[in-house]
Amino acid sequence: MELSQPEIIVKRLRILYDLSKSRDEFLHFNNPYEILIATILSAQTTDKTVNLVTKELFSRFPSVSDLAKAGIGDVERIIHPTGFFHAKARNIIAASQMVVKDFGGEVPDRMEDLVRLPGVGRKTANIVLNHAFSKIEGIAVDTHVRRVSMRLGLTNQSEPDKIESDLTRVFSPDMWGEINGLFILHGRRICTARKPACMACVLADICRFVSNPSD
DNA sequence: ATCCCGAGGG
DNA sequence: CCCTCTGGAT
Repeated sequence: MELSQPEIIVKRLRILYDLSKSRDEFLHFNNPYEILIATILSAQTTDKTVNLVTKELFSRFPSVSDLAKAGIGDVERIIHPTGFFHAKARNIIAASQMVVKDFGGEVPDRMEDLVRLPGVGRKTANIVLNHAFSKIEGIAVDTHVRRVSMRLGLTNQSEPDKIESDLTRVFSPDMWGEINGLFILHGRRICTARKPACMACVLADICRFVSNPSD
């Protein structure tokens, strides 16, 4: 039977990248509280740094109610290596307080509630939904997903929200959960912003960027 | 120098 | 659309 272009893309990237190994750095955070906080901290830093600081953070503040009562200075010192520590410390404490007050101490499992938490945007909310609740409600669009999608011609938009709606139209819902991880890995290893390795790319034959490098 | 599995604000 | 927030890795 004939595969559609999006199916071909997913199929080939799946063979190339083992998501069960590389995607779930947050798999060892087993409750929604830890997943939420670790995901907020992961903005603009590496998972190694997040793993380093969360070790101390979660042993000092084991539950969301502990973090809700934490002092800003203690939290800032612990998470300092992740960068943006002032905003992140403020956000994770305020988010914890909001979870305690507005959600009875349970991290919410709906997109519209999650994005109201300070420090939580669509991207973070999507990851929390995925990892903490196994709910797929869309495709998290970051700079990698955006660049790869545009080069492949899966969207002509540049705003993340519009790209997401294009992608959710193009890919069937059972593929949504893996698009983010697959495209991020591909975007970092092959389809890089500068000097993409098109000659080593398994999608080169169906990618319009190869013949029209314009981005 | 440049980039990171962003969010919030103007 | 733009800018700012920040440290660490390469």
